Amino acid sequence: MAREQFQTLTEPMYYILLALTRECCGVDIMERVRQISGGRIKVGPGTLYAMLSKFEENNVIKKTTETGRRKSYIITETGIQMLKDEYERLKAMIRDGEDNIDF
Amino acid sequence: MAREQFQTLTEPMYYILLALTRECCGVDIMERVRQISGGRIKVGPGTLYAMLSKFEENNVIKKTTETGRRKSYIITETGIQMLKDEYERLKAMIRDGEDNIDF
DNA sequence: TTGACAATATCGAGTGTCGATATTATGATG
DNA sequence: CATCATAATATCGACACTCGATATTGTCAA
Repeated sequence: MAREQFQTLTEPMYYILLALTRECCGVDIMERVRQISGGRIKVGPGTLYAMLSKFEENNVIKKTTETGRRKSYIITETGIQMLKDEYERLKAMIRDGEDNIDF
Repeated sequence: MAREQFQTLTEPMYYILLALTRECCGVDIMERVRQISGGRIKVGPGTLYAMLSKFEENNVIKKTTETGRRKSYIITETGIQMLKDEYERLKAMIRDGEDNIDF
């Protein structure tokens, strides 16, 4: 399991996982997503915390430390594989686009 | 209007629009999406017809002919612009990925 | 004129998104 | 130590998309 769900990542999911290639807590992730995307993407708390739960359940990320209320996470091997798959999917979409329209 | 919605296209939306760079009716679109994606993507009728309505409402596509029950559509300039925007978004996601992980 | 088929349309359940708001733990201050 | 501001996480309801199963409807052949 864990790979049945999330066959295709949404944009917020993709950036959350990208942020978690370094250990981060929730608010750090929001900040890092903004940085990584050059300000293009902003993930709201509703999306973020819902996804953190779901990702942890599915071993896509794992909790590292929990000091007080602050919980930090990092991506797992499974999560990295998901990012790679997503990267390939994006490439495929671009290729299929280029084959059918002049961009 | 018409450009407030659909800032980011989903994978099915993207392929439906790509298919409609040629005049097509609904079932033709399903077939063409399969071809264009090399068999990777299959859009179901629920998704397809819901989207055709929404796209037509928003002038992203327009009806060309209606012979009997069969309705054909083609993408509009607005739709082409949306595809271009989506193409840029995909490129940005790929770039942001490459900057943060070794694919 | 009826029946098979082709094409479109609808439905309900599931999932993700979002901002607004609520909750809770911590540390500083008096 | 009490309490209060703040930081961080959690929850909520409304909305949008996806999907397959099923229903509807128009056309043509016999």
